[in-house]
Amino acid sequence: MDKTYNPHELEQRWYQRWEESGCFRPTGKGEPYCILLPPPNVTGTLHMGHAFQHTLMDALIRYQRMRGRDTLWQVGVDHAGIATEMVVTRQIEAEGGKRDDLAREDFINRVWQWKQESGSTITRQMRRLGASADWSRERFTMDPDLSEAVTETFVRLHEEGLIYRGPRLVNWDPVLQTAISDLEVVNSDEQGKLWSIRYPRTDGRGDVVVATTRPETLLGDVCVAVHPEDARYRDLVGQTVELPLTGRQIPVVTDEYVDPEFGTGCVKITPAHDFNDWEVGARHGFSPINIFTPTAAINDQAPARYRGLDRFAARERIIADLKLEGLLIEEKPHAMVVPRGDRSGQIIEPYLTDQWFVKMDQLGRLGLDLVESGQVEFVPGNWINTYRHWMENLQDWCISRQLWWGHRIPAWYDEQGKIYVGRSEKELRARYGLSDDRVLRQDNDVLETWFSSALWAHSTLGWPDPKRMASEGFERYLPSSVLITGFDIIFFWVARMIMMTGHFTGKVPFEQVYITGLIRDSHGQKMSKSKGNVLDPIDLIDGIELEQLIDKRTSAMMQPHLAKRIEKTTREEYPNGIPAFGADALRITFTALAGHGRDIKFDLARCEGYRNFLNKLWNATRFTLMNVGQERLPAPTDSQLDTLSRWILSRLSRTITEVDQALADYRFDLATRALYEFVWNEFCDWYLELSKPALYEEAEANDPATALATRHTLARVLETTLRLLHPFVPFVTEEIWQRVRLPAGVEGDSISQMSWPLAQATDTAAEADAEWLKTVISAIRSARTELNLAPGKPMPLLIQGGSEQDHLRLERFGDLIRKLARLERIETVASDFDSAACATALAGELRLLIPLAGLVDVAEELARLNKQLEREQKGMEQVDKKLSNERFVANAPPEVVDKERRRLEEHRNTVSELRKQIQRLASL
RNA sequence: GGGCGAUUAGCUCAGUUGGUUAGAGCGCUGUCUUGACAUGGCAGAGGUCACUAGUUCAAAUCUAGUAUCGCCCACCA
Repeated sequence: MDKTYNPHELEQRWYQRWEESGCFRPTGKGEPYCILLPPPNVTGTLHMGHAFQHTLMDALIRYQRMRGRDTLWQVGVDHAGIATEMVVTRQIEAEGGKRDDLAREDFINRVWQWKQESGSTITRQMRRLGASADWSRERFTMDPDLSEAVTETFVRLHEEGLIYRGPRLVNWDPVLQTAISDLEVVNSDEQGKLWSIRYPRTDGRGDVVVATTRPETLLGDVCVAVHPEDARYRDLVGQTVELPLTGRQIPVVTDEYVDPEFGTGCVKITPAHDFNDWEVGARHGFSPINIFTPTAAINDQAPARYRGLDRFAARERIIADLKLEGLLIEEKPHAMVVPRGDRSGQIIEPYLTDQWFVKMDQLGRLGLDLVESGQVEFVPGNWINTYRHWMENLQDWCISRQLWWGHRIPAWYDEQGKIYVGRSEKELRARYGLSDDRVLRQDNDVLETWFSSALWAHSTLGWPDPKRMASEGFERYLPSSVLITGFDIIFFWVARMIMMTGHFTGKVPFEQVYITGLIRDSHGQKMSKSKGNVLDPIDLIDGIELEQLIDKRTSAMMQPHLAKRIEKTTREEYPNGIPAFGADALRITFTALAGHGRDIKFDLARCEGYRNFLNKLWNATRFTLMNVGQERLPAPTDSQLDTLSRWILSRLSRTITEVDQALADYRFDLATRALYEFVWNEFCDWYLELSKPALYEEAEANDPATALATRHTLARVLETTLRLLHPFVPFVTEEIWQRVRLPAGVEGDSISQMSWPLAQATDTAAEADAEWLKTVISAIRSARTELNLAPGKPMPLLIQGGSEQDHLRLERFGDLIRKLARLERIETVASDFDSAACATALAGELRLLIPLAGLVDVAEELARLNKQLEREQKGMEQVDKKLSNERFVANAPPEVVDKERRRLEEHRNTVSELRKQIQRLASL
């Protein structure tokens, strides 16, 4: 084995072998365990959030597979309507073409072609990370069978009256020219302006003043509203005012919606371009006046002077005209909320169009019930509040998009505009008796992407086709066990899956939802291209040179002027680029950081620390192999095991229990920590060191049984530990395990197919012995360092006092203490021995004396002892205070009081010992 | 405006139902190339647990309030 752990080569080697062996497929035996991958966008590349979530999913899948569960990790990719259409459109434009020059069918062919070439980036990257998914069952949301599920869903919902089409005000993206759902609108706080405009009264008795942030919409005003109780405007109600620039007269109405405190208390009402105004207009029976074209230019409803101007130009001209007519009273800065499309970043217009909607009242109630009743459980539990709040305030879901790429809506129109919905044109002609000479035209729109991903849980298991459902294991794998995802798609996806799977199958899609935090940079900033702080998980695995990293971060920027600053900070933060940590180090860093309910600041130093940990494991293996050889060792019986071996096996068992518990609670951080501490602080720091003396030649000659037991235990503990670590760091554990399995006496082809270790009974006697030994050795080492005694210099140790058990232990472990604390010899001295010329360390009642023989100055030793004394006294006082409180003694449980009493006793002893020694020393 | 969360060592975080002297990693200090590992060993320094009041024999932990910082949701022109 190499002296240093080198992830690159070994990681390349193992994935392919695993995948080819088919060991990631469900076995069909044992209790099913299933995880659904939230299908990433086909346009996507693996980002830190994916890598994090995939690591958690893979750790669970591998863990449960080892425990004998029948695991299915259902993976797949989403067709991502808008995102994909944008990518391919950009590609066409880069070639000098235009999307609109292509026929719909040709464009769709281009998309499929693009998918063929570039659509598998992310699944390739998942393999690099070690994701043990069943790729033979990988699905794409536009696959024929999933598309069939989509059509079936649409048709059935329509038949049930849960889907309808109608003219409604929707969120319209004038650049992409499609409707989007409420969820796809992000409200951004921006600095705008508020204009006050005068509307003259037609009766000539002055005018009213309205305030608006969108003066161009005035062209579509239908009335002015005031609050019914507003005394100022009582004489105005029922009158009309003149709408500037239009020559129209509009009435004044009263409506509760108006806040008399805001502005002048008069509101212009534009039902076609504002969601509130729509409601107000409807209450008062006004028809909305739409003034925009689909690209948000002024249409023919407006006076000729403004027609054809886009929304921003129209605003400027209207302001100018109002000024000219003396109707503009005031213009002032105004903080406002601007709706923008989450994909395009463009300002969204409320716009009146015909769209398809899913009714949400019934489905929403179902979705809420399934969670409230505990059939779906959120982890951490408080996410239920977020979910509940949203489910209780659901709006109907706008599912149609004016795009080409996606599932085309299964609705056809005849020449009269009558709508027919059906699974296909053929089915529908048969059903409605429409002869072939009747012309039917299919709806041009497609369904939004989330409509198909909402079906992911059951459509990937063959629904609605009974034959496929049987062969794919619909009954067996639904509901899935746990969904691991970020809070950002609780509404987009989690809620909709619960509703759809619940409605169509009567089952829940998953039993638990584990909501992860967001991966941020080491300063807590969200990672984003414009901030230039994005880390690519693949770069952490493979490493990247500084110049390449800068290039990556500053190329293809939306705002090129930021490039310079990004380059500067990148140079400062990564002067040597990023080293190759390997997939395993990245994975275990993620699991170590995965606490509950908190965002994660990703710090490269952590990743480096875990890379070092794997190096430690690697070298512990080298040590083990050097000492146990390559041959299968005979297993000692329990009675042949030495104390230290029993100790480390006991600690190992405790570690197994801890990891099991942590994973049951989704505490990946605690599981990782338990393993880290066991491997480093117990196995490497102590067991390996303590095993060395037993393996020395002369020791082996004296005590061959212990040497053999030690060898076997080394191999056994290491092999078991590798299995415990495997779900977290699959590659390196496989590599090492292949070398360790033989001496450990284990049969199997791959660690990924081995069973999960079971915790054995613990051995508290052995644990107590080992703790005693560690305390004694540490006390001697500490004294030696504090006295500046050369670590290599052999010195004698004198033992004074101590219990019978101390002396029994000294007898048993004397050699070990001598070797590990680098002592020349250990000698017991009588209780009246004058220890004045010695440094003292205490281990319980046992006094450990190091003869100074003029080596150290007395003042230094005095200072050291005084420091200890101070610490002890402080502790003693605290305990004493507690115990002298009558109410504590009376009220606290007896075992707690006893414990405190014992502590007090110990403190007293130590304090008196220290005092004595200080006195002796001072008298010198 | 409503909701959720955070505040513990220089930095990043643990701290399970209240009960040893509040822990770890990174960083820092000293020291050691001892036959697994310098991506290391050994030893150490470092904290009024944001603040205030309360409950309790006992509070980092429970309650109320205050402050600061995040995030989500919401129709104020």
